[in-house]
Amino acid sequence: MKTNSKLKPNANSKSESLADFKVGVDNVIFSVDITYNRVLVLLRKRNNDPFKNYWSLPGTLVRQGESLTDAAYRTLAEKIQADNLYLEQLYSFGNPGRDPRENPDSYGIRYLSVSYFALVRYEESKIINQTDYSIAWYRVNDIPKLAFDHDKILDYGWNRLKNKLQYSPLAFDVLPTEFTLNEVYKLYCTILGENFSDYSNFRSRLLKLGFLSDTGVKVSRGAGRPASLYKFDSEAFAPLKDKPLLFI
Amino acid sequence: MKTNSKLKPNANSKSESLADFKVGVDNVIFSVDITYNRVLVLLRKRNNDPFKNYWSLPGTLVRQGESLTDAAYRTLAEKIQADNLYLEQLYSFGNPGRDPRENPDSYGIRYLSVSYFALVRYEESKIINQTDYSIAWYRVNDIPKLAFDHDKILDYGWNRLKNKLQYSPLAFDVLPTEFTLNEVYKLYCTILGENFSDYSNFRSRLLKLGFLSDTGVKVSRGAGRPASLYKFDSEAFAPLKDKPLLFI
DNA sequence: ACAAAAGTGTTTTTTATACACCCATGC
DNA sequence: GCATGGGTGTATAAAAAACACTTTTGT
Repeated sequence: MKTNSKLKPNANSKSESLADFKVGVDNVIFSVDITYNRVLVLLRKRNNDPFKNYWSLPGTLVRQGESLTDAAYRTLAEKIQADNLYLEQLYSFGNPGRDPRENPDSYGIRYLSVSYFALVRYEESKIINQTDYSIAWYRVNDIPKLAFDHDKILDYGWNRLKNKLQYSPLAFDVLPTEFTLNEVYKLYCTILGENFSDYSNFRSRLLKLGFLSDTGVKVSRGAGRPASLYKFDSEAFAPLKDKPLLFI
Repeated sequence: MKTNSKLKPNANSKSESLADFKVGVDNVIFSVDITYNRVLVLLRKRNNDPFKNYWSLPGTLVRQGESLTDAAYRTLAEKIQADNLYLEQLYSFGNPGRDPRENPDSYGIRYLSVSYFALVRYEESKIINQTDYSIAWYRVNDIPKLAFDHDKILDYGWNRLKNKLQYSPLAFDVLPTEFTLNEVYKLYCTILGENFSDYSNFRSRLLKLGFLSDTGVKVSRGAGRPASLYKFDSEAFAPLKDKPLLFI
């Protein structure tokens, strides 16, 4: 963001009245379906106005005494059961007019959304309380028009996912504790696209980083030579933290 | 962030009452003093409780109808006059208890802080309305204990600055429209440290990226061979946007 | 035997790093 | 003329990219 115009202090200072807010948390929850090679986002169908019957990001309003992160986890827990997940704050959206309930003839209060970004493993994530088909996984490149400014939020999250995968080990938060290198590769392929890297180069680069340890256990998935199971060695990774490193 | 514990939906859903918020914007405003080789942060001394007489990040509460970004710009404009600046949202801090005014015997309302990160040019930034020395530049590695959780916010911003400099052209938003390559180098040295890169390598890497155009105009700063003035070519940069590229 | 998947190695190209060295100016 | 900062080039090391090839399983 760049401005060339001179900044001038606002003339009226004390006279202006402050805005009252409710703070919501909206989650962009991704999962990766390796078998069908697709990235999915969890959406919820709204059954109330505004935007009744529109799909939206799962979210909630922050309660008294509740931290933002707790609110994000709560929303997550209400929708799916996931053992392994990665969660981080994404961005805050608070422009006036982003929620129709802001109108004076409605609640007359501002709604600020602190968005969170989550990554869960598709195979392990079960949608809970699914009685009315109001919660569903959507393919990330085939999303309907969403409620509020949730398209924008989703877009923001999708970019974060693609970028973060390249320099941060978040993939290993989502993979099971023991995994084959090919599973890692497939995960990367699904998110970044088929031709982001050759398998053998990806493989050697990843191993050279030195935080994946071979358990020695072999596992056979159908035909082909059995693969070694690896696991993420968080102690070996610790010194690499904060250092610039690339996973691609 | 990683959790291995099972997520369980909260039992009580509708009964809990929602939190009411005021939303504040706190700015981490950096400037780079190339001549003295230091990175500075703009701080303001609080003259009200809570944290009276503590130094804090310049901030303000968001007004009715005001966007978050506008609030950030307004705070900025009240403190300094800067022609060139870079501004972006940093992170939101909203944990319960982060502001003493949250107590029931005080205002009894939550205060959420959406922090913004700004970079301005020291030479061009004049502190305005400076009558009581309540606003000052502090060296980033010599900061007093700040009010609220502003230490944490500042830390977050400082990391963002160091990281973002390496892959994003924000330096050119802060430099004057025409600059010498040595000025760019000094800016990078001041922020990232002397030995982040050799000058001639930095130089050739930067030029190879192709978005700096030589104006042909030479300028002489004291002794030594006159340097070429370059300028940032935003058209040449446009296609590089979103692409992974390194400036270091 | 053969396809399929795992895993290794080799060659080529590109990029990073560390310098050495020439250029133009002020004093 | 020589110190000072500007600018170019080069030799070496390291990493990325492309791809050929071996190994071990299921069928």
